[in-house]
Amino acid sequence: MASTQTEQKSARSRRGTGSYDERRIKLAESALRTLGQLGYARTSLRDIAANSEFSHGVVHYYFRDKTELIIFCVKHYKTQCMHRYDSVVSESTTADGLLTGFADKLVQTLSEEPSMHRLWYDLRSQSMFQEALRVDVYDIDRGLEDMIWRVVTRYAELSESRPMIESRAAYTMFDGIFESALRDFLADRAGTVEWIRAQVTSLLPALCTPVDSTSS
Amino acid sequence: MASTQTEQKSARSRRGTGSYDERRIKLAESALRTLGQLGYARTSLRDIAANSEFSHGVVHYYFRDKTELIIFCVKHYKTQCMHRYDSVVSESTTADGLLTGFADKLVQTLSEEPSMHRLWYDLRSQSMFQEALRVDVYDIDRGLEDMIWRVVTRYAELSESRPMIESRAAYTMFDGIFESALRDFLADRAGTVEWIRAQVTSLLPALCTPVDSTSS
DNA sequence: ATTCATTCTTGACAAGTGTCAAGACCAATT
DNA sequence: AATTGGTCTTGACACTTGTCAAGAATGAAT
Repeated sequence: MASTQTEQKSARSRRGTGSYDERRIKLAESALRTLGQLGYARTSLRDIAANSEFSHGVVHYYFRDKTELIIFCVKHYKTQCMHRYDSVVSESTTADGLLTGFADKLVQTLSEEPSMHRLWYDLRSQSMFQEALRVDVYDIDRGLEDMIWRVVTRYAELSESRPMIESRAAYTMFDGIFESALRDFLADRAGTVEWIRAQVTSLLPALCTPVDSTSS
Repeated sequence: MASTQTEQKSARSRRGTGSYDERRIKLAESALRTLGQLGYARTSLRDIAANSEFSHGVVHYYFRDKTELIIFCVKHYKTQCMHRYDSVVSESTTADGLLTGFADKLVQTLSEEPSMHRLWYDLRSQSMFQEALRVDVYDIDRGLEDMIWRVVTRYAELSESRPMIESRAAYTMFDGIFESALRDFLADRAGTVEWIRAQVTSLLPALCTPVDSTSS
């Protein structure tokens, strides 16, 4: 039933602009903005609709229920966010360049989209209570871990060293720093940007140990 | 008005057992159990009352509103949890003893009270949206940071070394590892305990660098 | 035994929730 | 012009929520 629906509806677009899938995404992005401001628990379908161009009933036309909408939003966010550092990784030619580029991007991310990130942490916490969220949260978390690992391995490469720790541990460290800095940033505490920059700048080199050039 | 109330009511205890303050705590502990199972957002005052020996109306006798109850619960939890590692710190006589003692306690904490910890992370995430929670969450976070710092400095002392990083950074790292392990533990993923033990066992020594014995 | 303040229960209220059915709207097809 | 079927709005539903008022229950003080 769902597949038939999708096929038929995506064939034509009557109202507004764009196809069925495009409007699904439009609704999801509108929902993401609202979720980022109010948080997962305090956002109702009517809040979402009020901040969009639709009425509150339309949600059940595009999504089965609230949970499906949320999960769709999260997955959509994932695809946007997962490769944020790829350009930094590919364009850096020196270890120091990568280091400052990474730190800059982290700071930019922190200060430009804090609401999206607090929503992510909100959902990740909720996944500890709601089993329905666990799989998707886990997938995103692993995606972010891979993203960080690409940075770490590339830095090791450029600095002719080897990562001292495994992917998972490296991610939890940067993630912990970022989450802590995000709370400070949202609470308007001073020195947040300087702190996270200093932390990242010292952590990344510390995670890599020079390779023994005499061997092999 | 609140002070008068407290004075008078704590003077005598009619119903049940214990004073006014003791029953406040009893209600709060009951609330903590329920909150730990359902999460902050999905727990209603009726849920809390249902899992206690009281009726749902009694909450407004002991607390002004829901937020005051939550904050009281959190602070109560804080006092319980804040000095969990003190005995490990004071009783350890060698660096390795402290290391394994710390790791054991972390594992024990993780596996014995996972619900309390997911509640804490839940509230900390909520504090990014609700300003009313920020101060208390911040205080607890600093208390936990101090707790970790006591472990780190003591380890440095016993291993005749110096911490390489500052208190805040050390805390975010251990906290990140713990939170990640907690999600794995709650999702019944295998190897969680071994992972966190390995991480902690390697991280704590890595945070300390041998002191230069020739100087001073 | 009566009084009395404290403690607790009950029932109700208004507001807000997710969900859904009924139908209006509208563009393309006939 | 009439029909068709995807799109969207409206209004309602059953339910839950925090809050509070009214009063019952309780045990100490008189």
